[in-house]
Amino acid sequence: MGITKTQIFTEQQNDLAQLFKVLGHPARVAILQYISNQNACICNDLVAEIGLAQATISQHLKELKTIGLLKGEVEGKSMCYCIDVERWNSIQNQLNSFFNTTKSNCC
Amino acid sequence: MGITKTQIFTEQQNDLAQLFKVLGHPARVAILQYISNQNACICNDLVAEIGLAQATISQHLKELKTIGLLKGEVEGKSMCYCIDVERWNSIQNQLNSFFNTTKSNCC
DNA sequence: TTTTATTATCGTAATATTGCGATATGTAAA
DNA sequence: TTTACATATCGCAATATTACGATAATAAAA
Repeated sequence: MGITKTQIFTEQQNDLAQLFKVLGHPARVAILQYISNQNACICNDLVAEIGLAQATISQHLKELKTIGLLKGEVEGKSMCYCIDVERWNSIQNQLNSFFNTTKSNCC
Repeated sequence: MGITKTQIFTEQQNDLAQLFKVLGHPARVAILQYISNQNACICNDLVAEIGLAQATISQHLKELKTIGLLKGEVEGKSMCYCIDVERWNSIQNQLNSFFNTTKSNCC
């Protein structure tokens, strides 16, 4: 085993978990924070800034792209990776909706 | 390799990623939602409700406990797992603070 | 066109996670 | 104390993730 049984959960649960999962790595948190501080980004900067190999950074960037958090544009020789602010806000709303709905006054 | 290099990130980044990570599994999302709907909980109910083995549910509950989201009390023969609302709110604030801080007006 | 610089992808090793059966532990009832 | 039930832990197999070197792909500059 070892495979997550996605088929027994709702699409909403799988989606939400996927968002959390992508954000659940310190390198990806750091990447988002760094891009945010720069108001723009080139991958090579990240390699210098964060202490991971270029291939690794590229892999993390790819995962952030899969949930639409980052969009990349070619800018000359390099890439300009940016936060998709609309998607960012939409994800924040989705998480808050989960937090607000799932709250109990318990035993 | 394969080990996350936590030592190259800040404590804040590691903490935040850890929270996201624990929430990043559909079973744990489902558990939280179910407990919330019941306003109380007994693990055995979860085994019936969610389609995972008792050992697996127990493991997921343990992870939710490690970040303080759940607290469990012995109740007769069984356990009463509940959401720690204070911790819940504190985590929600932490995540929102990340989302609000890390936002850019990009290229 | 060749060179140089930047990012993406491939392949692989190390480690982590998921899931479960078996079994241990704890608790209440008989 | 024995029995029955609920939950936790152990050990393992399957799969996923993380990280990186090597190399491919892309694009500007020489």
